[in-house]
Amino acid sequence: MTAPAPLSAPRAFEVVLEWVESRILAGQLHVGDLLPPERELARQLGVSRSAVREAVRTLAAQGVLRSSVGAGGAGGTAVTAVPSRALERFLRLHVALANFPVDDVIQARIALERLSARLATANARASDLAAMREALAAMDVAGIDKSAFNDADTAYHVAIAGAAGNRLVADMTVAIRESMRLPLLDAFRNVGEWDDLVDGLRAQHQAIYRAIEERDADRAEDLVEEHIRSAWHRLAPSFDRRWGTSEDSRPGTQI
Amino acid sequence: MTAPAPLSAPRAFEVVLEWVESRILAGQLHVGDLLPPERELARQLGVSRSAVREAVRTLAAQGVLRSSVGAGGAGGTAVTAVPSRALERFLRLHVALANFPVDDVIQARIALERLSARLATANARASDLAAMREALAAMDVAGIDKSAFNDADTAYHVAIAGAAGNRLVADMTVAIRESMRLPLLDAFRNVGEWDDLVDGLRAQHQAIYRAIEERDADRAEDLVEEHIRSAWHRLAPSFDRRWGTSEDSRPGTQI
DNA sequence: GATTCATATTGGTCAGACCATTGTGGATGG
DNA sequence: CCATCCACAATGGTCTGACCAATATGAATC
Repeated sequence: MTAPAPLSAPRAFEVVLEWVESRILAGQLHVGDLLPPERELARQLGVSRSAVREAVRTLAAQGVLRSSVGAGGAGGTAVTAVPSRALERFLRLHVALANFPVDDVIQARIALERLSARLATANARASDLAAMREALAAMDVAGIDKSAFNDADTAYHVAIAGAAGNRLVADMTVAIRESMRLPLLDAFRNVGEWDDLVDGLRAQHQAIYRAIEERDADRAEDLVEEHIRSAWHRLAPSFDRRWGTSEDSRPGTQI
Repeated sequence: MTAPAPLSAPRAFEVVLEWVESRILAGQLHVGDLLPPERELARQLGVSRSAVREAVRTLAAQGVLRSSVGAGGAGGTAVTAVPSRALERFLRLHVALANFPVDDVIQARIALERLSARLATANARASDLAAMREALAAMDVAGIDKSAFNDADTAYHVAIAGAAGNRLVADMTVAIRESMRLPLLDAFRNVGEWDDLVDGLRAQHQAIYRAIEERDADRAEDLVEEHIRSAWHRLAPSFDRRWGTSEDSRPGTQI
């Protein structure tokens, strides 16, 4: 009856996780820094190499570590910074699991893209505007393929998010848009009156661009919201039930 | 010169990842479903058990899988749904890596909590309001400990997010608030005029609660924004530079 | 001095073993 | 017949040790 006995002994890979995380949170590990070799770290922490590898996989899944083989500085496991991929996979999977009803995602997207649009009117540089025009031009091609249009559409929204200059909002926007790329393409394929729809989207995109170019924040954010809402209303009926549209949402959650 | 030769052979654990992900995205795997035992899955896919385990760790890091030992239905690896933990770790690490400047995070938080407040006025149930009142009461204790106040503060904002009924927004809000719990506690400890500050926060919280209770969406979201902004202005000077406050933000990105 | 090649380093993978936890069903005893 | 207990099997967690593949480095060669 000496010690209360630890209720749950930390698992081996969690020891490694803790080692890396605490160093990152304490500012001792920065982007670009190399971790010790797996064998060495395993020896240091008194765990097996498999435990180290599982911890590394966990952090790599968060976009925090990146491993590459080979000797010298190019090889090894390093601290990295690619949050968007990780966020995208995260959203894609949880949306598919109906953890996040599509309606909820659209609502979040509106809030984020409103902010993006507002910030973009303040922060957009010439190069940002050029990227937006490029995406607009790509969508303007007559008789454009649905898939190509979808890609350019994504690129346009991503360009706005990038122009906003807020990395978190930009990454979240990218992740949301990318996580819905396939479902949206699916809806594009099934929707009727494609030509009519695409003309409307083009006009809305152009209007948003003008608002940003003219630095009219209020107009820009309202146009963005209106754009997302109307597109969603148009596409929702063609949206495959597979993607989990509002089954059990609360009464007021509709968009 | 037959095949273009795969530029990068899929790694073993990616085969497993693909196997699980495609089944989730195709709707063949739902929350609660059990995966085959690791040994069995390894055999099926022709990879080693370690490869399976690394893939499982990757998906567990996203909050998509959960493993537990033991025989029967209780043991095994199952599809799960705990996105908030995963999001929280994700944000905490990337904020610490200065991938996401704190100013950016605050801005995103404002956008999300504005939405939460608006939705809460429409969707809050009696039990949600009770949870909010409970957090308010916890913050009202005279001479309250800074750490306890911080916890109750978090609980209050989380309660609003929960009342909104949008799971994605709620999880993002929780993740953002939780990821800043330690830095905020740090700032609390260093800030001067604590009593004055905490009185102001209490009053703002109460005002937000009344707006939600009275179902005044516009007032609620404006009060929330004002609350977060003023708290941040108050705390920013005491914020440890370690947490990466706006070093290289664009000119217009200040809050 | 440039090129080539052996070598060391490092992550990626695998096989096989043992442990700890947990449910199950059969044996045991009332 | 029922309740209790226990051996056993299933499953994830961990470890060891080995080999492969990619990559940088430096020595040997031209």
